[in-house]
Amino acid sequence: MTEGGSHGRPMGHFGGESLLFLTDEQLRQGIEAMFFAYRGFTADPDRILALMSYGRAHHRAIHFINRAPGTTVNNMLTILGVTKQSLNRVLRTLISDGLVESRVGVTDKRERHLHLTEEGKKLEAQLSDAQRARMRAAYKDAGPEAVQGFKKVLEAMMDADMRRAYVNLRETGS
Amino acid sequence: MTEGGSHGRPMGHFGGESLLFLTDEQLRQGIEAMFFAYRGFTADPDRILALMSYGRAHHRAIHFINRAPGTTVNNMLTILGVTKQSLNRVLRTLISDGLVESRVGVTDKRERHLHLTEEGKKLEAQLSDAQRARMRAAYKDAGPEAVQGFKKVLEAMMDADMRRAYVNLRETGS
DNA sequence: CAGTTTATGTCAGCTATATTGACATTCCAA
DNA sequence: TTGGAATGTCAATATAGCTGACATAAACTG
Repeated sequence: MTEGGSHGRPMGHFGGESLLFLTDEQLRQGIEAMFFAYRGFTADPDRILALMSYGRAHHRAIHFINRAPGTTVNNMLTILGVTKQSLNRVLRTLISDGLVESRVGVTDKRERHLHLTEEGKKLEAQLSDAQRARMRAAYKDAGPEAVQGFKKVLEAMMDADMRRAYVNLRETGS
Repeated sequence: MTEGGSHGRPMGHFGGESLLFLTDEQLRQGIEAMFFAYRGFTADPDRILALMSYGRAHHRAIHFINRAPGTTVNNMLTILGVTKQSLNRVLRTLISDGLVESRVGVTDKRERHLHLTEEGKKLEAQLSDAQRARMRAAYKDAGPEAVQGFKKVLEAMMDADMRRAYVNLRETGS
């Protein structure tokens, strides 16, 4: 199977500090860790969303609208990496349910600027409280140094344009 | 919005070692990192799978059958967390495409033991090579200490039963 | 042996999320 | 002013999940 469980042999020293554990087995563990952890990561919001027959797509939209109020549909498409048709269906339900408000652009009337309504903010808080609680617990369990490593690896794992979006959000909130 | 970008205030000292960065802003960054990184994580296999009109469900099945050859359908259901109807649809196509073999159990004839065929192993290798390459690059970028932290946080983020499945796979390969 | 439980598979129907294609509106620049 | 680019919407379709109901066969239990 290309691997076989363990080549067994660490890939050598660099600097002096520590080994690089790059056996196929180590890498596979990382892959499985991502898989199982992502399930946990989405589990709590999923439960809340199911109650109101929304899905993850709604959560993602709500999250990023909250994160960057006034963002345009096009912006969202870049960040979420879906087609505008997909996003539109989600936005339509959120708007008609009164969670999101779409304002026609002032300088450019083609654009729609998205905002959460009060009710939308309420749901956002509920969802992100749940997700933050798990993240907080995991951070606490793992310890502060682990958190630095966690973010470092995740950031290195992103596609270049997603990393740009991520860093940009982190810095400017848009 | 419950948060607001930054409460600004770290949540205090514990022990003496280091601070716990548990502002809502720090937690939100972790959440977004998971989101963007997971996209990268699945991007390469997704491209390969699309060529043969398979999806992630097929990838997951192939991964875990390779990981634990001879596993039963029930085992897979537990690990993958889907319904048997969902899994069955995937297995049916993989079997009829000649990538997976289903053998009736010896001691318990109700069970079906799943194995990859040679062709199945070939696809598995192709998929996991792509995924491992990204993981390897991310590990190398982030450095060995970061990798430890990465795994630690991910493990802490899993649901208890998924953590059991993860550790079990790691130790026994079943 | 009879009845129950377990493991698996299948059919039907529903939902969420994604896709492509067609189209409408608005803006901007030649 | 006209044509192309940007933005957003609507329609139809596909995939992959889900629940529920049911069938089969084997294993277990009394």
